[in-house]
Amino acid sequence: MSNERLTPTSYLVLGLLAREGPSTPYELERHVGATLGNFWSFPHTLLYSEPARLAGQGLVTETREQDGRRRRVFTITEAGVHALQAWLDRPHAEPTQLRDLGLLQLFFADLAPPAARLRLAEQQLATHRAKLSAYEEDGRLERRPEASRRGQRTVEHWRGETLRMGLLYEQAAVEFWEDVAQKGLGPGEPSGVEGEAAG
Amino acid sequence: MSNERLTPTSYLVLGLLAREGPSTPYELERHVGATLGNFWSFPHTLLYSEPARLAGQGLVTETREQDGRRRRVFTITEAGVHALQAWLDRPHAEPTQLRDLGLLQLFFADLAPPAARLRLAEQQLATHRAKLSAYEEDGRLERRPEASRRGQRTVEHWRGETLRMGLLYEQAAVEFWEDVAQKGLGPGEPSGVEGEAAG
DNA sequence: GGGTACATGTAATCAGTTACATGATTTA
DNA sequence: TAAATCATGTAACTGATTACATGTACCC
Repeated sequence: MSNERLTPTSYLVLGLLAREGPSTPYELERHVGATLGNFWSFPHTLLYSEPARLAGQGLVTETREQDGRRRRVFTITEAGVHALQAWLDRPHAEPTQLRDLGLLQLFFADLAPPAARLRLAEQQLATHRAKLSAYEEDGRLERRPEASRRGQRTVEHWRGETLRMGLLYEQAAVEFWEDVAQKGLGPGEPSGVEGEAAG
Repeated sequence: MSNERLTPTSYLVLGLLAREGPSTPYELERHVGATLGNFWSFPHTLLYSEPARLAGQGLVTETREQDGRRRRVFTITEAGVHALQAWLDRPHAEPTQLRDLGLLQLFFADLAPPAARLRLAEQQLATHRAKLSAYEEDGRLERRPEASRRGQRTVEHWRGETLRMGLLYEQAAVEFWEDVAQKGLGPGEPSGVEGEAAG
């Protein structure tokens, strides 16, 4: 068993099962959606297929409810716990992937007419502002005093820290796009696309 | 021809071909590596396969050098230019994907022993600091005065803007991890992984 | 009791990644 | 001229996405 390649998704599932106990794919989905899903999307079908794959490697076990819904419940195994801990122990240095269609369009802004640039900046600004508000709202709701006992580093603590980086990114993005919009999107290169086309 | 699904990679290729003119996959790779590749990795084989796919849709044409290397040279077509412009004109609101293994590990920091947390923070701090330095160095090198004529929004201008968002992210990340390290990684939940394992 | 949103899943496809391989230049 | 690095590519695989589909609970 084991030792196929494990992906970030694998560790996400293993980690959640280790921390939250036996879960259905739907529960995983809810949990992810409320946390990491804020900046790292995991389509719901992934949370069905990934546990199944891990089961094939003996890192989790699958059981099925007997009643109506017959939901699939996954439980982490000893082997799964070990794989998870080995990973948590291993430092790595892969750079962050920052995938943003808006930035890609900005990169090619010289190929777009000024009107499109303006729309881009406004759209991005609106999107990032909305996201920022959502983070702030979220943070306000869950600041339960007893969760942060002095010195103790609880689950909620790390959850909060992780989300804070998402919030910091959105803050930076808002400032960035404000700056882009303000510094002007005015006339630049001749409006059309160059690069003598063939065909 | 055309009208299969176009991905971000497609638009990257189309945009580069439109702006830089006919290019080989290797030239695309160099260009990407020096710009977007800083925060959005595109494995080099993608820059071989993607133009080929676009050729199948009539958005680019492929020619082959006759001499020794017989390199593949891709040129954007009229249809390709139109597809690109239509995309640049289209606003969209997909949220940024921020994929960072360090954040994933931080999310599960309560499952790791304090020593591992410490290593995590140090590793991340080193990585982000290095990346930040690279951005700053890069920015210093290319600040050629004539590139930024007043009011004109040149290719270099947008390139610079795009990279600036990458830099802002790294700045935020450095501050974030400094804060994580400083606020303490000390004792929290009982060290081991819980979540009663089965199997 | 019909609509709507929530919940749960399967299956096919394909974009992206990994693995592999070799030719051309430069440098020691 | 050997080694190292740069340059160029093919092919296989698979994780992630898309499309599809249906059951269950709640609300009007």
